[in-house]
Amino acid sequence: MAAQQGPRRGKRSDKPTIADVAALAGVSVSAVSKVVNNRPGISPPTRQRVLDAAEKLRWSPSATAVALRGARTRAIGMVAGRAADVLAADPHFSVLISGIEAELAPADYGLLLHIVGEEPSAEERAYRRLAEERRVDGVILTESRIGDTRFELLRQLRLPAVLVGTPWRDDPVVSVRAGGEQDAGIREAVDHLADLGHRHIAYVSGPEDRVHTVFRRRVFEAALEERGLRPTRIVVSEFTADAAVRAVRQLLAEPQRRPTAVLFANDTMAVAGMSAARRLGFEVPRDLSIVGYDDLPIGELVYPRLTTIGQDLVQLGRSAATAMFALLDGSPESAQPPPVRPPSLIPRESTGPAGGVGG
Amino acid sequence: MAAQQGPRRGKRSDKPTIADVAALAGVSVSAVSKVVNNRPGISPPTRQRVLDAAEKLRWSPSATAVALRGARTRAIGMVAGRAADVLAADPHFSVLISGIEAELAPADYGLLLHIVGEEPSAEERAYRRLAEERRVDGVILTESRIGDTRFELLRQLRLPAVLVGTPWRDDPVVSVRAGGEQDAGIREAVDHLADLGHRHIAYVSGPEDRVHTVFRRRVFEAALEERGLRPTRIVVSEFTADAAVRAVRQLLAEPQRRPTAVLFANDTMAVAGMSAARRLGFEVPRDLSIVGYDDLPIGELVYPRLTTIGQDLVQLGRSAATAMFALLDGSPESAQPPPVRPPSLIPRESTGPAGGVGG
DNA sequence: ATGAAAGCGCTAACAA
DNA sequence: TTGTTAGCGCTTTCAT
Repeated sequence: MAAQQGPRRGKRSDKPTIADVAALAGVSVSAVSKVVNNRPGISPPTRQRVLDAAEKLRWSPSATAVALRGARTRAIGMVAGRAADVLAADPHFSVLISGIEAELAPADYGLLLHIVGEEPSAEERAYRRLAEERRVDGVILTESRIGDTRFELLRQLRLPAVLVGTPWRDDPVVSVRAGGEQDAGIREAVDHLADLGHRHIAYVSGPEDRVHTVFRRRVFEAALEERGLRPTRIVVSEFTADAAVRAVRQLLAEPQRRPTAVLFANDTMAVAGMSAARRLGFEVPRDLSIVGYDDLPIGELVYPRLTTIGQDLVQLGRSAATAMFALLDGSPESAQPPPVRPPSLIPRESTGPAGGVGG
Repeated sequence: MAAQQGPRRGKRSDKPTIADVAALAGVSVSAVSKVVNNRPGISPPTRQRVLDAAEKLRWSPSATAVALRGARTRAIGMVAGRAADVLAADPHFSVLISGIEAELAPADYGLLLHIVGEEPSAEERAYRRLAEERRVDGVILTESRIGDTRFELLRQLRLPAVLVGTPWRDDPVVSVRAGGEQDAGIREAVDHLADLGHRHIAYVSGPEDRVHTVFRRRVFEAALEERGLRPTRIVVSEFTADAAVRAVRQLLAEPQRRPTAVLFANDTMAVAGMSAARRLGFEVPRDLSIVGYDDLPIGELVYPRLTTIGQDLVQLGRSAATAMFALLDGSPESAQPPPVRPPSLIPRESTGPAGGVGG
């Protein structure tokens, strides 16, 4: 009742504010504030009246006002330093984001996405703005690079950061990654192939400026050597389908040193590689076995279904978000999250016994 | 100079504020504000001093403060009402987002993403919070539904909205869509198949609560009839790979009324359907021709490459962002953006002459 | 051309 | 237990 004379400037029916709620509930604004923030010192009846008033007015605290006041922004940032089309082609990001969102949404946090080009300067600018403009409480990063400068930048900017993946050297950053045997997946894949009789196994790696790229290649080499096999061909290229196609052409060109199995650095490349092989007249898995990495949905869509090394990207995303929350709560000790299930081989249809025409 | 006694509360080296810049430049805060907002009434020398000071302090206006003051949030919202994993499997969204970001980024706008579950209530809640908390200046929607309630909600919330796609009935909403012949793609596809001798063409549609789903099916039927063919089988299902597989099984089950070509409502289903057919022993395109819709990157990755109906999703995203800007600038007349190139057939390898074993 | 001051909606000291 | 009030960093009249 007793709506004050004219309801604030000009337009009526403007968004309600904390003052409106306070007025309707017949209490002070600080009482309302205490209620919505679960602060002590409010009697149950008062509390209820405030809640009712807020409900009736469909009011919830203005995120910007809260943020300005110094509290949380309730938003986490993510900067993708890749060309937009590359990103669209590789669902890796989407899956990760799904996981992150799964944690953010219930906490009523939003994900502020910035897709900037490949140039590092654009990336840096994006982080700077995120920090300077105080748009987010923290950022989640992926794909740490060798000699990564982002963490240093973020520390300067005092922007809490969580990395999905393995940090470079001892970059003092909170990171979430697969637990225990991070190399388990690749080892299993190599064992799987070796057990199937493959002796010529190739690995198509991605650009070696990434920490995980190098790590995976090394694990591959080590695993092969342990089985007494020599790493047959390592083709380093880019993370694109085209690169995968070129790599396969090259691998299959010379009959005498042709591999009977190929491991790819990710599923997109593996699928592209598989198609390329078939276009060249090789049957999969009869003439060539193919293994991917990531276990993206696409692997189950294609024919034959892609054998791949699965890492739980969704869970990785969730953990990253959880870690971020811990970090923001000022408990960096507990921020290092429990490890995620290690990557493991998911045998499907694209691998089979060695001994086709390519043998 | 003459930094005031202690530089504000506690910690020094806190983020600089407009006051710091003003002090360093030896002017008032309002002068600084005018400069950064390109307001008139500032002499060139003063202007320069302010710019220099801001530069030196690495200051840029706090987004939250600006937003609170009533100006722009510089963020656009997007709510995905789908299960996170579905979303990850269908890159449709990612591609669209690429396009949107391509426009937002240069304007220094961010994209605030919310992935909520399938339940409509969660979706509504997300929009409400976006509006009530004033987190974004507007939202971009996709996939208008028949009887869509979102636009009414958004109007209530006074949240500017732009739809990518065809609105339901005359939902008074700004929308971006393909120009001219929106049915061009499907007609071309039907012509293409008919010219190849196909007489039994099936269409695997998605859930018919979507506006575009129904539209596409109708165009398909009309196009077939114009060629004197009867729409052979319409299987309505969900937008998932599994559904596509089931549909294909069903279509290929009865030899006497088996189609020789199938059009799918999207590329993901088409790829899944193609695999299913091949698993059942049908060669593509020898025994069965397949056509997708969207022209997602996956279509070029698989073997055989997918013939599909391409719509420029990236451009659609860009246009949506552009339209949003116009809307926010208060020029709704100019908000309706120029139409995007109409969808058109992209013939690749998954279609061929009718007359395989299935004929 | 420039500056002082009043808020935007909220939280947290501090009073009562 | 409750209310008063001073800002958070910025924009914008309104004076000067």
